Amino acid sequence: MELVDRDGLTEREFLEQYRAGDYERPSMAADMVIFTVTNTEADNYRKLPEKELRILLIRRGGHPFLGKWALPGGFIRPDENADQAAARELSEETGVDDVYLEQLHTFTDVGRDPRTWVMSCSYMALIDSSRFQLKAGDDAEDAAWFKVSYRHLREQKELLDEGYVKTLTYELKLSAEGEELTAVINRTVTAKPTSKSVVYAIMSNDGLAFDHGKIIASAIERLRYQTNETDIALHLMPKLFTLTELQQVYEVILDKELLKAAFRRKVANLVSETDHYTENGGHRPPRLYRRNWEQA
Amino acid sequence: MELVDRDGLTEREFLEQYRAGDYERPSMAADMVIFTVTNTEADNYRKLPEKELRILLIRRGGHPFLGKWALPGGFIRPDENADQAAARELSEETGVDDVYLEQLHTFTDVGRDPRTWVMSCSYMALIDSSRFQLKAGDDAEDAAWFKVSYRHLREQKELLDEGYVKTLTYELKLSAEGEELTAVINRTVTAKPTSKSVVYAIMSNDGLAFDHGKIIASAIERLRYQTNETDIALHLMPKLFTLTELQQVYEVILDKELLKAAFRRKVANLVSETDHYTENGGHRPPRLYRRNWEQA
DNA sequence: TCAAAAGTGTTAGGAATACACCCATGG
DNA sequence: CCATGGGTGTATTCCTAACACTTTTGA
Repeated sequence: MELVDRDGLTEREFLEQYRAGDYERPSMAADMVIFTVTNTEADNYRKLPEKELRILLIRRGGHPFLGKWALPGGFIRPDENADQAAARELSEETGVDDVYLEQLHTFTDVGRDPRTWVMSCSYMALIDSSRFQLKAGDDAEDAAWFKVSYRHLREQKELLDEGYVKTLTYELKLSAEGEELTAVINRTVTAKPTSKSVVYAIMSNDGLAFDHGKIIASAIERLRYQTNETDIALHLMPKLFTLTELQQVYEVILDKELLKAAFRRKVANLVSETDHYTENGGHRPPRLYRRNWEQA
Repeated sequence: MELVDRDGLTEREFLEQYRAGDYERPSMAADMVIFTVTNTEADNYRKLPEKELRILLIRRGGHPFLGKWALPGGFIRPDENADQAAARELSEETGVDDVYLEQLHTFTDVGRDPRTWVMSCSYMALIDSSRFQLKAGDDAEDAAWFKVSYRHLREQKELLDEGYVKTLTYELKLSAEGEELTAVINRTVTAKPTSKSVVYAIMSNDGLAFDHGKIIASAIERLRYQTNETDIALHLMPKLFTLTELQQVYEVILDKELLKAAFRRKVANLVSETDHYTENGGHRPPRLYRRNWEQA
């Protein structure tokens, strides 16, 4: 027995006659914060290179925000979902497929794009830097990998009658050759007896397009959180790596020094030792490790 | 000095002449999993009522999925963001404002709505059941609060050459007066050397519309996670409550019995004692607590 | 008096923290 | 030999799981 609606139509008949209304619809973009970790060269015998956390930005060649830097991304097409759109954009920008991708948050504020109604479904991606060439801008467009610094500046908490308002202020600094972008971002938590909300606000912004400062901030917070709680940071490592390299990656993500012994115990279950070593010269050669798939 | 683009336009001039292209755009809905906790009546002297976790569903009155049950929600309007749309829908459905709302995930699979291209930005909401009338369907539409059961059925893990595939199978049961909906949902984690992805799939589904089984499953997982890690469950409590009631709420969310002493220590910082007590009859009267705003 | 629930103390084990120490290398 | 980094052991602190126990009430 087939159900019919109040017009006497079956579902099949309904779908055949269905025409989408012409009310206004938003454009949906998938924008990505692509993280990688690179080495600084600083090899004067007995000094190891340091690590830097970097993200890919693209200089806008047209209005709006002409000349400002924006996250890579693009509109989702009708024949793909958001994950596929993100993977496609990532492949187009960097030439790399099969990458760790995680959906973060969907940004929908009115007026976030001055042209028209555009929402952004944001993603973070993690790539081992050995998988691509650092010069991403092989076509005309101007792309660069910016070193990331995201630091807590101050905290302000106000107790209300019932509830509180807590504002954390962060400074986001992005730097590449000759370019230095700075933004100050507030993360405000408002708690009341029945509700609780978290709002990001851009207090100042020098050089970033749209609301991408918010997206980058939330991506960094997510990356830090996941690094502490999961094995996600291993996606930034090549097949074989030393534990000191892994620790440096953790440190540059978390912007915090870690104790060696404790770190090694923490990641012990995430990696397996191999029989290979590197020669670094001047020190005891470190053992190489790989990911361990048995656990978790 | 004003920047001009390759057509010689300033940003202001560009925006004035800008016309949105007529490529296809998706509709964007905000759909909500609204949780509350209710008491069963079972007061035969010396027995306290038990708690049940419930969500609001609405029976579809038209195609597609005529007669099936769907999450409350609606399309986002051009003059509001997704949070505001969710709050507006929530107020329309339940009459309650100022509620805990959290954005979850944006579902974008092709074909998830058979009519047209529709994405869903999903939210979870937590309401103390004393704040609304249980009969939400005061207008024509058919709404009901369904008791939630979400149980782990089995786990399957396959080790690959490099990586693994882990599938967790869950049974989602929703029950209201005379209605019993069941869905089986797989959560598959695929880990490879360079990537990792989590995919939800509906294996069977009896009575739920669209992909709402996935949305409900991810909301329950988020609620459980947040209950363990934060004070979020307090949004389900009235102003004054006993610690046993709070523990019952935790237990019904987590589907797990907790030890009293450990629970009390865990929530000690989240609540403050008051000088009020309830009389339950037959037992020692429990002290009433309220939220503590000093902490966290 | 007693069943049912409120509420507290005590112990054991595991994880993170902090520090101290030894090992290996090549210039 | 020694600076530099690789690598390990141990004591301390903290959190939580587990269990045992006491208190209070109204029929």
